[in-house]
Amino acid sequence: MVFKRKLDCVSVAFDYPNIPRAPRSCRRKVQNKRTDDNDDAQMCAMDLLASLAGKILEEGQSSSASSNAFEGNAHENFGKEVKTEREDHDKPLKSESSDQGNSVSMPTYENTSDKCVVNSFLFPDNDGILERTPPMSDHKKIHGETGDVNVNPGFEQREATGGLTANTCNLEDKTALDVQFPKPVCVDGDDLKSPSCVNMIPNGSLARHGNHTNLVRDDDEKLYSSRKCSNKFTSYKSPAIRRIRKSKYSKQVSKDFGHYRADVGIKALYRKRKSCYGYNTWKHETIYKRRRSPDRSSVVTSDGGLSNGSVSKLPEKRKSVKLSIKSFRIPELFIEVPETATVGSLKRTVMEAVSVLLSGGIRVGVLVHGKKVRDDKRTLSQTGISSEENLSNLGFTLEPGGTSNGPIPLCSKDPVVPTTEPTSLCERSAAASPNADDVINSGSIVDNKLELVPYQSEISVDEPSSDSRALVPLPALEEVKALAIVPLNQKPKRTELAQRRARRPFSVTEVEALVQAVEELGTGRWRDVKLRAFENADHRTYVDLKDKWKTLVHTASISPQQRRGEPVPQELLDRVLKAYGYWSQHQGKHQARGAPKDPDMNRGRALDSGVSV
DNA sequence: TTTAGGG
DNA sequence: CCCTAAA
Repeated sequence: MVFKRKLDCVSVAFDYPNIPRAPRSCRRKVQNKRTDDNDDAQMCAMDLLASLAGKILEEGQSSSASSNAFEGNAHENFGKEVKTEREDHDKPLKSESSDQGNSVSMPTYENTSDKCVVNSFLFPDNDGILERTPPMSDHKKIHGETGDVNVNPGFEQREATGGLTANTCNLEDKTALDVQFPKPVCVDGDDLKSPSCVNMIPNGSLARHGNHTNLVRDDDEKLYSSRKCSNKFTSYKSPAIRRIRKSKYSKQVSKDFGHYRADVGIKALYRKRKSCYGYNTWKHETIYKRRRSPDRSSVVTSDGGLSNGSVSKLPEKRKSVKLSIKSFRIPELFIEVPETATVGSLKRTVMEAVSVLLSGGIRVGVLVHGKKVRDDKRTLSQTGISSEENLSNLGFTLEPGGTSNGPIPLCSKDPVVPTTEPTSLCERSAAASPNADDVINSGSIVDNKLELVPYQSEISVDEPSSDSRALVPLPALEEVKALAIVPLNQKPKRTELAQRRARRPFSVTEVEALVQAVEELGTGRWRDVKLRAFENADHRTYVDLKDKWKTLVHTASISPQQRRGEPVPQELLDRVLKAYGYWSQHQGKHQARGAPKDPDMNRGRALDSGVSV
């Protein structure tokens, strides 16, 4: 049985005793600010880490010039570092010097198991600045909501000239880490646009973003990278997608990812390490680049929730508010994988967890001054979001439970590691579940299992009433929300299958075409039916057609009152039954090549001969 | 890869 | 629609 509690990396990182000490200059800053501004403290540590990461990255780039910089060079460095720590693990706090000479402290703990906490996914530097019409507030009409808002991620977003930040903070038995979404989310209007805009599926082949976004390549040859947000998917196809499409008559790139398809590319770097208990553990470290904007305000927003973002004010332009969301923090994900797990398996595991999380629906939250704005009716200006306000107070969050606030007790068991690597994952989520206390016993968790536990936690500082009651705060942290633990399954599903295809009801026209084709070809040649009548319908596979025929036959067999969905003309249903009967009688015979192109079939004559409808 | 069926 | 055993 494993219990997880929400532990915000931000606050945790500096509130717990076993935290490595940062350089003096940084510590001072932390001390001075930690009380009222953890972000600053974070910032400090982050900067250091970023610096180190940047160094490492640079080195990796120069030496390998590949996207695997972190797997090689960097990884080794981390390995050394870990080793060093091991030798001196009696000292809870320790400052180390990286190979690059930067003196930084890498949060490490001996008392760790194989768990890891994914605090957030970060989007790369935002290229997708979206503009939206300003609220026509009576008094603000003249000025409108002006100014560009650069929404930065939460605490994890630190300025780093090095371009990268390695953020690692272990907590108790887990490792907190940040994961970065390879693609920005475009915001337009009140909602995230998807799938056109919310494209978190850049399973691309690009190896880097900008000039130093190195990505770790997983075992499946997948490279994750950032891509610009466009209103429609381009012709670009990732290997993975091509693979999928290939087996389904695909000819275009119209892969339907659904709204929250989460083939999330993860950019992360981690190292292995062992716990003092002898369990294999690993540490996952995220590296992300950041871009400093001259007039960027300091992070103010910190909801400690699923996600958050800070905002910085940019030069004014027009009467609109432009938001550039750099990242969203997602519910924490607890991961536990064996040390022998591969990077690829880890990625798949995290991705799957995210997919599961997203499949449950997500919603966006807006924070102003750290306070959650729940009234969707209010205008931005009324909410305090305007050019006249400090836009750095604006933040966004991603929360699970788009529609149903219930937990997402999904448990995917997946041989994430195709090989024999015993890896499985389980997702727990208490989210806004009022029954968060119904912690399911998950005593089946095995050591070599991997566990992902998404959380929903939000520090509704000023609004302890609304959602908090549905929470089951834990002793340690008030804002913590208990989670429902779901037993691990033995056989997780493939990541690609985490999200089923969107439902696409057949139109009458399609049914007509299908019936026509079946009348001519029979019911055992779906590939031919596909080719003949749905050649260009990439989303209709022969299996789909076969299934549709199946349902059509059923539909035709039941009373009209029992039918649902768009009504199919009785005429067509009659033909369905006739063809069904006919082909049932003539199976082997015409199944072969020369399908009965009986011109009379449609009139029923040819079918009359041995068809009992 | 397709078919054929159960889920 | 998904998942798969079979062919």
